[in-house]
Amino acid sequence: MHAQPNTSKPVICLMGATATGKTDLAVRLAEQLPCDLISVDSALIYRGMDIGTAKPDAELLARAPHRLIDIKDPAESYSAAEFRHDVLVEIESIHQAGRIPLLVGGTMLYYKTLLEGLANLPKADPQVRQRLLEQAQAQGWDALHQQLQRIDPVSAQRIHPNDPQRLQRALEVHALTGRTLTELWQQQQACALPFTPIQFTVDVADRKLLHRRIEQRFKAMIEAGFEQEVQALYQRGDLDPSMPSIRCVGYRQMWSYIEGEIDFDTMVERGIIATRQLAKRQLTWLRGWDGVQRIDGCDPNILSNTLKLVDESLI
RNA sequence: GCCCGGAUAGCUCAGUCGGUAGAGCAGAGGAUUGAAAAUCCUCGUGUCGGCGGUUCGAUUCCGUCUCCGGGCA
Repeated sequence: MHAQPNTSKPVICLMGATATGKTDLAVRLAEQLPCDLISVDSALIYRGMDIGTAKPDAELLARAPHRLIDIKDPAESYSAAEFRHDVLVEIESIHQAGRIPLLVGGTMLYYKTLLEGLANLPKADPQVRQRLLEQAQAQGWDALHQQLQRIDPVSAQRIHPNDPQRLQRALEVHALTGRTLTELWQQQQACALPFTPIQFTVDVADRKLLHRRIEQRFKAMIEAGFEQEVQALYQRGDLDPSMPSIRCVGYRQMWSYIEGEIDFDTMVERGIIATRQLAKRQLTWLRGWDGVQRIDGCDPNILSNTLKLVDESLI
């Protein structure tokens, strides 16, 4: 009764595609408002992955500390479910301190799980995944899709036979629980949000301009020593391209260059392409996003514009 | 200057034994429930380099010109 969270407490969410200037805006907002920052980014969680993830540098972090940055080693994996747990803890603690959480980042699935919740599903099980992977290598993913078709036709209908990740997950859930994904999703409770989200997206309306920014930023990363950063990860010897960390945009391509699979120019080109494609997927999420207010990322008055919108939303 | 290759989608190229053409990549749109910076789905009309000739019909064959490689001078 007494520890009931106040549902009216605000949480500001600053979303947007990569290279739109979210981080810069967030830091400036944090200097003007009683806000503490939480990163919503599946790559910034990794220690030692700074340049290629465009992680705010020491100077920016000193001005505005971010939570949920540098919480994992690159050999580890993380998940949307873990994020949901962690972010709720951080939000609560910031609210307890009488301040406003300011979430900033571009991992849209993380925002979605925070705002809409998750079904009660088992976490990833490396052994089951390994077993399914071996089965796929022996019989082909088609065989696994047919298996899913027998167990859970509704999911099989939804999951394309060429989508190994989701196929594997659906079968994993069944192997671990004896229940189908379809059943478990149906049991999902609509949970009341323990806060009031105030959502913004930073837009760069001109796609050409966004592409130019992405290219410039990737080249700046190279200048800043990105190759050495990945080289250091490579030298560890315990990382490989099947891991989420090394699959990150830019890291995957640099890894491939270090391995000698592609030349330098190809690495740069493909790194830029991968970043553009990431931005496009983020924009697809954002296009149909409910309840989001748009901020023009190219407006010189972006800070005061945003402060005004925040002000109006807090009333 | 001569000889040989090329010239086809934004890029790299395939192809049409003469009936106006298709892959990969890029790009665009979409999906997204414990890997999500991941994983996957859908979308390909372009003077087939220019001009002439042969032909019912030429991107395809022939001639010529231009440009780009490579070789010989």
